[in-house]
Amino acid sequence: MSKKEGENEKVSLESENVEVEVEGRKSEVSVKGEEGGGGGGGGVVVVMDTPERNKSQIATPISKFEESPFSNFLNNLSPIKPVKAAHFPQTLNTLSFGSIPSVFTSPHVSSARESRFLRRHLLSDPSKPEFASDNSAKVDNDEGMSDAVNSSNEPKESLGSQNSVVEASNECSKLAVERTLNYECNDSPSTLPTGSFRGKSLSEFAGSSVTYVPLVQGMSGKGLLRCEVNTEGKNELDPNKEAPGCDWENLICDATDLLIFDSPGDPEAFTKAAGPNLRHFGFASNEMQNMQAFGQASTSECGVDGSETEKPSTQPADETQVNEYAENQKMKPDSSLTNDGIGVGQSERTDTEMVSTLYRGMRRRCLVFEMVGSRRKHVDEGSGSSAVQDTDGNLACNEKQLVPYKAVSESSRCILPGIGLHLNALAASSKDGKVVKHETNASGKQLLITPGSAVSLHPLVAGQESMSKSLPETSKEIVPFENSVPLMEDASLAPGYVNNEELSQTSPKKKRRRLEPGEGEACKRCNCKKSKCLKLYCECFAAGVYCVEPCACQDCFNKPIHEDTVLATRKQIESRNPLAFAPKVIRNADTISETGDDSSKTPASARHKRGCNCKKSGCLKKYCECYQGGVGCSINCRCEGCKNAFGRKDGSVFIGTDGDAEEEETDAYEKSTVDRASHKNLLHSDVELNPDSTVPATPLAFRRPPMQLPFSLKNKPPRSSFLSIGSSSGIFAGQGVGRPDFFQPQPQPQPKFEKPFESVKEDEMPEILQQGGTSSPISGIKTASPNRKRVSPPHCDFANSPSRRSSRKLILQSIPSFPSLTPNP
DNA sequence: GAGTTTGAAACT
DNA sequence: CAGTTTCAAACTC
Repeated sequence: MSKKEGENEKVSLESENVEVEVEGRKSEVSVKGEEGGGGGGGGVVVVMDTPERNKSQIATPISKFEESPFSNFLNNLSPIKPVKAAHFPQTLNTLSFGSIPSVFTSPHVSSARESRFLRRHLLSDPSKPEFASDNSAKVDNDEGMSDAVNSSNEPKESLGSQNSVVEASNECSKLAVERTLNYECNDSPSTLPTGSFRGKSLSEFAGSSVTYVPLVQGMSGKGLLRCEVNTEGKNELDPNKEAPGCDWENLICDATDLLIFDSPGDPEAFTKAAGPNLRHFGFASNEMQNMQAFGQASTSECGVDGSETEKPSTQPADETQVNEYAENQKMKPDSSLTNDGIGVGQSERTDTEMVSTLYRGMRRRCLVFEMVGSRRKHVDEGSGSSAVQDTDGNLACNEKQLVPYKAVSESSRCILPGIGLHLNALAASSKDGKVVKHETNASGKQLLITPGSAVSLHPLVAGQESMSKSLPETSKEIVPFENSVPLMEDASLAPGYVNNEELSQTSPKKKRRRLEPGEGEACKRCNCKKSKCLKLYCECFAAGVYCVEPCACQDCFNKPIHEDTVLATRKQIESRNPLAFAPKVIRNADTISETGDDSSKTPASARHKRGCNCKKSGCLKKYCECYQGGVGCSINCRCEGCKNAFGRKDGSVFIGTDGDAEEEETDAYEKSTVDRASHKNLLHSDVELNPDSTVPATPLAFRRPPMQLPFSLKNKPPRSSFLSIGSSSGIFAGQGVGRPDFFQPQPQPQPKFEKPFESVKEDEMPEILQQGGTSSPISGIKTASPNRKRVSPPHCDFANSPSRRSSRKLILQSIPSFPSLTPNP
């Protein structure tokens, strides 16, 4: 487009638009399949259009958000209120946001808050990342600005810049909008900027020299844009802004939150300020609702800000770069669309840009994703930079810059996104600043390293990261994790979305190998051809894991690069069926654990949440989800001729654990029995672990606490499915997840994972179910809709839902996050 | 590896 | 809510 030619701002705007569009495409693709329709047009107008488009698209999601109890919850949480909304509405809101914006009066504050919410939502509720992104984006920008101010030098200026960005000139607003959009798409607007800033700052600080800047800019075109915006915006905006002071504070706070979530970005700042805290944040963010983390997060934000503040200096250069960046961005989308390997064709710039863009998207939501993505990019692209970075962590000059930035951003991202628990860990690692050195690794490694603070998390993170990092470099960090295989597994499980890719890619072999041994399933890969891996048809997607190399999928969008899309799609699906990503099988153990009584009851058998619908398979083949999950059929099942070895619908529940198996126990059953023993052990261990893990997990779960874990276990535990410990499932996840690996590896027969668990032993289905109802969210679900496939519990708020609490102690732990959230504000 | 079967997921 | 279509895994050859 005219991006380059236009003014820097314009250019930046356009570039942003482009990105946005791209993102929009992504999101659209995932969600609606629509496309942003290139932002083409030149100038601001075009930008405006794009935002609108986004709005329309986003709007619905937002509305959903608002509608969703969860969103309400979030809104309630945020202390700040739409004071400023009015402004935004005019500029941004009208354009970008339909419902939500309106809610938030004050652009800054609102944005900030929104961003929080959004992010949180994103984390927690992948659904509607777009909204969040818009708002968040704004916020992020603001935050980024504010942050920069706070942390570093020129709070005022930064503030002004922020304000300027938001309110300021149309351009600014547009930019903000775009940014937001971008963010939405990317999720980590702030991160990007931060990344860019970081790069700058880092380069500067490090003395890496200005030269890096360009690269950095290239890396984070947005960041550049932001810088520009900031500079300009500052002048204009400051005055314009409504109440910078008040807002600022709010914003700052928000920003901090945002930052945390969005862009942990500066490793340095982060590490400095939040360092450990960040981790928490990350978790919190991940959890979505862990407001607790927020407090800490604020600190991190400062750090971030500092990084951002630095940016301005570099801005000038950035502009030129920006233009390139815009171009690159354009390219990016395509590349991103094409998927991982995409970037390759382009020059380093593109790669870097790609990465930056990707990071943006990824950062906020899932650090892990970002990490992975970056790594992937690097690797995939094979571009010198990437390759170099990956291998050594050392980068070519350019690469270095990028890498560090990226790494930082990534690390930060990871943290923020919280979504990917891994990220959290990463964040911690970021503290070290090591991140800078190791891009991909750094993030991952660092995270791993951080152990201390995020210990609980570590496991989860570690797992993924370790995998990803497994890189030689990280060896130190990784090693430990690896050593603690279980942990890793857990880690993998934890995140709502695990980076299969990372694992597989980065150190795919290690984990996978481990996993694989257990099962092919564990690391399953999908073969999707038409679903783009954005539907539940896709096992990876259903498991909340990114598709990895092994996947034979086509047109896969279930990759970190398309994080936004993935999240958006997830949200949509969740909106339809809150339990869509929840574990399909409810474990007895879980229930049991909860009730406490249960323990005695124990092992109730696990049951399939919705029950199967088999007609021809007799529930004796993997076609049957119950059978596949190693659980007996239950009342919920509508199967015909049920012969489920694990328990018949009839009531023959197969009770039994061990021998029970009753009749049909097919080979699988036997296997399962064997597994059971192992599972039991595992379970127990898990249980123990869980508590600890749970905390971390929660964050992971953030999205859906629901539980993917369990599920993931089944389906893809191997991959590392996230354990999502999250929330309620956390426990499950913990158990299942952690174990999953074990299980998975185990004999095939076992149904994906659960069976082994003990469900078999304990299958006492009915009881279990009952208990389960109490215990696990799922149970609740079951109760809700016994037979129906989709039972949607009241809401997505699994975490909030009492069921969780009831479900498991662990869950409770995870839950806290939510509570905290409320209070936070 | 290709083709068929199966049932969940998605759509109407 | 029910019926149909789509989809990808599971299974078979």
